[in-house]
Amino acid sequence: MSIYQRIFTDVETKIISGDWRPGDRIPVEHELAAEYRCSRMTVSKALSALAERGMIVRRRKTGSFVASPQIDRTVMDIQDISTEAELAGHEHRFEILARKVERLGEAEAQQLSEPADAEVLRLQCLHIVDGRPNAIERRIIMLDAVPRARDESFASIPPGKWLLDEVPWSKAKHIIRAVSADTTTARILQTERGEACLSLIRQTWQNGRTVTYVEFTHPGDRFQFAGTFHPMAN
Amino acid sequence: MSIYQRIFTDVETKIISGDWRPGDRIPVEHELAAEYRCSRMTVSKALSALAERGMIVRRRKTGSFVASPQIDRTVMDIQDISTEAELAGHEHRFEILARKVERLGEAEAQQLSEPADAEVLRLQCLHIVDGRPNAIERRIIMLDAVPRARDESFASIPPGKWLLDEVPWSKAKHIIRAVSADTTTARILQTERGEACLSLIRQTWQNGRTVTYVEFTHPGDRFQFAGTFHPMAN
DNA sequence: TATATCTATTTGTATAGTCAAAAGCGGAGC
DNA sequence: GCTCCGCTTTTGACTATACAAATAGATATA
Repeated sequence: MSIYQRIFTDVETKIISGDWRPGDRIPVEHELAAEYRCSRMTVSKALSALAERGMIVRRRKTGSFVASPQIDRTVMDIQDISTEAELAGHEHRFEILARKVERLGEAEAQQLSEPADAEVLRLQCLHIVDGRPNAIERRIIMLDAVPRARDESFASIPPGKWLLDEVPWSKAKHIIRAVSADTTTARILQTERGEACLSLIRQTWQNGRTVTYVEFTHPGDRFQFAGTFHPMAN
Repeated sequence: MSIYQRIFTDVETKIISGDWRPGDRIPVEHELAAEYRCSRMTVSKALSALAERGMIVRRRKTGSFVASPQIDRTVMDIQDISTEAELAGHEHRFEILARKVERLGEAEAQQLSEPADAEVLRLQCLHIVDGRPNAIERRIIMLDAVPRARDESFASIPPGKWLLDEVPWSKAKHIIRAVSADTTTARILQTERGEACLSLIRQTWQNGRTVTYVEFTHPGDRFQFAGTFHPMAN
């Protein structure tokens, strides 16, 4: 493994593991060069690559800092709903419909590849944009990965946003599907039973452990994902 | 603009414009270094960045080549269906349901931001995976951007694949929605009227001109988009 | 013929430096 | 107080060079 790659992955690991948090200053180039016994060019290459990936921000004279989690880097990088809603200039609020601490069932445990007796916080939450139901959020938070969730009521901060603060960087897997609204879903979303809904499932890991598993169900007539792509990205 | 950036964008432009096509060999580093009157390091940096973006492939001794259009770089980078199907080991075939040359209507022209009288090839196509209908493809190909489409029957090659050969690199905008199947759609997809369907709309440009606009409608119970993300990507 | 070896080419990584641009900081002068 | 000037730190871009690794193609050998 090259020095450049070692620096890259070391810094990346520190950020993803939460060791270095958004806003933290990371050592300046000559310090890392001394630490890794290499030239400044090599460090510079690693940090520039991290900057290009959006993990750090670099500023002359002041240094390099861990970036805030990326918003909207790709379409799939769908952020917490309230952030999205605010960005677009809409009024967003949410209601906690259910909140309980329990242990994972056998079927779910298998689905998440987590032990069956793992303690989790199960949340159900309704998001309302401009006065209309916009999404049901069904979420599982692994309490051994995020113990502080046990004492959080989520009365004033949506779970997605709260988790973004707690666990800013992570690895995620997404699935997008179209599903028909069942009776309960239709009632909550104030739509028809059988209405086409867009379902986004996201499982998030940190250090190989599941942090959270969430399914957003959006009424098909009120929501879509969109994005522009370009080979060059950015 | 730095030399590094100039090389990067110059090469990128040549690829996206179709000047250099997939498989083409691009000048070796010392040639570009001579052309741009810079050191090989600078060229190397630019080409490495392009390689990281997946636009070129670099091999020692043999040189650097324009890559094949990226498959599966992000979830949104959903490729031509037959390619996807083959990759997953499924049997794929397709039928052309309709094919006609006409001029864009007022409403559509506005939607595509193209002149209302533009000549287009309108296609409707059914994709069948493992014997079951998997998607309806409704496509518009701009004939002034891709004149050769006029003489192509698409009997043996699906339009998406054909376009990928014609116009390998492009800029694209995607929209994902959930929609209910209307009567026609349901009949073609052999599903129920009202069934939740996943709709993927993609508009593709090259050199600022629309190349194609396509909507894929998948039965919700037979299709999903999935992908893993990671701050580092790759 | 088949296989092993050599050679030339091209990319990959790294060094040790230079100069420049950005920007925070402190002090001089008003 | 405020503004301007210069100093310093840090990143950014670049050079010229070196050597290593991969490998296609030619050559030599069994």
